[in-house]
Amino acid sequence: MEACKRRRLRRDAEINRERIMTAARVAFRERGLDVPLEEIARRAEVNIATLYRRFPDREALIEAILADHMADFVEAAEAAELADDPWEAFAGLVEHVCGMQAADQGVTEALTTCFPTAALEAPRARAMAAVDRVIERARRAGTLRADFTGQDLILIMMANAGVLGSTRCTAPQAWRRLIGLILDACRADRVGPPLPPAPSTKDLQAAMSSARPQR
Amino acid sequence: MEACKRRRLRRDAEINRERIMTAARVAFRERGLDVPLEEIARRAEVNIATLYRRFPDREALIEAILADHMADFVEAAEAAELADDPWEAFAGLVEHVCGMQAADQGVTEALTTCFPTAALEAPRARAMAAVDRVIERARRAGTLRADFTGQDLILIMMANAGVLGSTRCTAPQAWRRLIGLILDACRADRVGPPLPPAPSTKDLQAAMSSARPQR
DNA sequence: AAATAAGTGAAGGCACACCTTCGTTTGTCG
DNA sequence: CGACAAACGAAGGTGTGCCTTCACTTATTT
Repeated sequence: MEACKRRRLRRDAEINRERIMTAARVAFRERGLDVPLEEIARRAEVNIATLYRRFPDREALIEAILADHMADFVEAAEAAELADDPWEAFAGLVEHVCGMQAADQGVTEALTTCFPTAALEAPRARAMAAVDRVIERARRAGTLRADFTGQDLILIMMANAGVLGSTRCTAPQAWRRLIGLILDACRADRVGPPLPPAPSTKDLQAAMSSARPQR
Repeated sequence: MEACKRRRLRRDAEINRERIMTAARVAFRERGLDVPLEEIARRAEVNIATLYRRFPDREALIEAILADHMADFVEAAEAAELADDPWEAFAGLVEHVCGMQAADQGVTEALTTCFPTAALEAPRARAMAAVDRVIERARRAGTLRADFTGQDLILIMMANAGVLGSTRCTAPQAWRRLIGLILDACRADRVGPPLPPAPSTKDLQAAMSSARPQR
């Protein structure tokens, strides 16, 4: 019981923790993962030191907030496995994931960035495994082009991030146009000349692990 | 003669100006348009004050360096107008422009950003006018899908920027895969369900004019 | 060769973001 | 209720990038 009590935060601390989490969710959504921590503290109406005490560094806060979003990704990918039509499952998943990016700048960055923490990478791996199965099913059904791979979805997310980076505020539907075009190219019955090879998983992993892009 | 002499820089100043330009070209290519000016000065082996005297602010230096790249863009677009095959002209142009982005991080940003200076915007407008003609020709020839517009090329450049932002260093060929996929979707004989509408030119203009993305 | 206009770079001021320290306040438990 | 562990927040130190100032140097002109 004592150990249990000592594990719990004091009531005021718990309240502040919630305020910080809420503010961080909004700030990451609106400004991306690089938003100054002082801005989050300000939005939470909490002193910066309080934030640092609760979350020792940015990574810790990112991890706390993004865990939910990663869970959404897993859920979407595993739900797609259950959809009836293999093509609809695939196309719907692509649209859903890109929609998650459109709705949240932090998620946009998170989906194309690797983190040094298993709390985020384990769900990502689980989601990508489901994605691979969705892709495989649609390929076997003959509706998805045979040369499409899981890496291609990552490329699509990176491309979507690029469009959103420029258009999120001023043309918030523009990403749908790009994704519509890309999905059109994914249909097996529309395959033209052979594509350049997909990057290796290793290279893509490295791409996602290096310092956050552009930022 | 005096006026002319007074227009010219002193010899040492001219040399330093060249050093700065050369260093800036490399730095913008490798690190993007946001590279610290002090880093450019360091690379040029020149004091930061010397750089500031020659180029009063970052915009001035960007303008000086990017003018050449914008000229390349114009040249490529106008050359495409002369190519024999309308589809090859279009596809070749897309690949060329995206290749320019792949080769230079500063160009990647420049092609999806508006600048407040006519020295860069006039060539961009001229290039885009040629692009529109290339698109129109390929559409009329029946090889490019009828709903493709000039705005779509901008979306493609933004998408390419997103992929390059993550993969430039570790998977430098990845962009070819994305562009191959997208070009596949551009063929008229592969049109599937109707695309979501393209963003208006006005909205895209606004998107390109707002603060540089991510960065 | 002297005069002078132009150029140079060391040093510093400003703004911002990160993160820590430390004296004060406040829940919580006996 | 009183004591103490925990939490709070004001203030400050560090690092970095922007841009300017000013005392000194150097190319050019006559």
